[in-house]
Amino acid sequence: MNKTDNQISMPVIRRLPRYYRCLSILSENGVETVSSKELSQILNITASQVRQDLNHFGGFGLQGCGYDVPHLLDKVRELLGIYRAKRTVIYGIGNLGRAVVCHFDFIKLGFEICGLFDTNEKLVGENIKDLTILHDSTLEDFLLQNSVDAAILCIPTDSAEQVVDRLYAAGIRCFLNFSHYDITGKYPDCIVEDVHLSESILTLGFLAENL
Amino acid sequence: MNKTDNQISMPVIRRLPRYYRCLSILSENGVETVSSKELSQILNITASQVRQDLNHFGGFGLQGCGYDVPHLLDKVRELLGIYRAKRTVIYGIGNLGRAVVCHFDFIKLGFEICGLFDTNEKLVGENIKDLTILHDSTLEDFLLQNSVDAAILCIPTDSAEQVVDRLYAAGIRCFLNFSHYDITGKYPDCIVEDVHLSESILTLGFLAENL
DNA sequence: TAGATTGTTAATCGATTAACAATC
DNA sequence: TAGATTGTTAATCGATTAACAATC
Repeated sequence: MNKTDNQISMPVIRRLPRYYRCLSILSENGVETVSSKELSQILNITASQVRQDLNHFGGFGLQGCGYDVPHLLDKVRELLGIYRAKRTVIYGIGNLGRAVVCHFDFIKLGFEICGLFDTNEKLVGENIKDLTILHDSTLEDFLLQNSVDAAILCIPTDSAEQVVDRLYAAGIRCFLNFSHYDITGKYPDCIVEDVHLSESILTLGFLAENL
Repeated sequence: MNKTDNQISMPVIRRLPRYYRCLSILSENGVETVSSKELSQILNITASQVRQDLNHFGGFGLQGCGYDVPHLLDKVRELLGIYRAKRTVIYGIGNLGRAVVCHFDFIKLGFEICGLFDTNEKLVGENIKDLTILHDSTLEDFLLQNSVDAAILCIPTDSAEQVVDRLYAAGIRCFLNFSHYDITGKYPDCIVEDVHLSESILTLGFLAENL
């Protein structure tokens, strides 16, 4: 469907969110047009790279003038799938899950949280952001009765495997994974984004000690 | 001091936490020795890369036998600075800050949380994990009376600049930054690890739409 | 000694940067 | 037309992989 489909590399994909943020701000400030040079200065990359990146998605610059901000923003939103909210459950409403639910404006990120699940009976029934925490045991029912596209796992690594098994069995193939469980290892057909916060902390430790 | 000091590249550094995790588990299971091939299979990288990586830190493999797990683990811990707990304040005890405080065993990661700060009067005095939330206005005093090595910022991008200014003025040069404020842009001598969770979510969105 | 596996050099691969012709 | 800036090809750079001699 897109030029993008196959050949676009991960480094480019991982810069897309940054373009999105930057263009959103420019757009909010009423900026109509931006050059690759200006973008490159804001993002701390080279102008060459900006042009290379944007060309992956079909050239919508105008020689001599730069890029049309609203148009480019719309294209980037389209690429990121922001216009198609993916219905998403969050599994595990401990401190981390709670922070995730509360901290993001998911709609602006292309997701819509539609269910919260936990095994802890004490949490069940509590409301967070107009959603009620449901019990683990009702997960399969819920997934059967609602069309759900993705899951966010805010659980320890140990319990991840069995939860993933159940979500996979119910048809979920898209995961944001805060645990260290290797989802793709067992289910190669899943799309997984791992968030390993402890690795960021350890990396900072290394840099602090060795730099 | 180390072979590492200058020349070691970021891709290698970012794999170190994964070696650490992997070796910790092997060590807990009483494994004495591991080959580059075995490590490579666990970590889903090539054996060549494992050997290249480990050699950056001074060869402690034994030809024909592999690597001594406890010894290698000790070396990796040393590199990551896990034996020298960095005294750290967390600024911003909203949902995210709270999750960060509670979710990690910081000592195992080479950090020690010694202060929690927030501007919200209602939170001040509350205890989390044997620490009391202190008011923003006491930040400078605290930093003067305690030796603090690092700060974790769990605040919105808008308020980050002024907080960083104050922390920098008090001598802090090491940051884990959950906001989108560009610390290094203003203070190039700081060591910063950015965690942009929204970028992970957006990336997942892209992959879900385009793969 | 023979087998295994490291340390290290060389080859490959891919991403970034530079350059410049095309064109608004 | 002249100036600016893109689109795109070619050059560079760096990271990963392969290969193999060294050696336990």
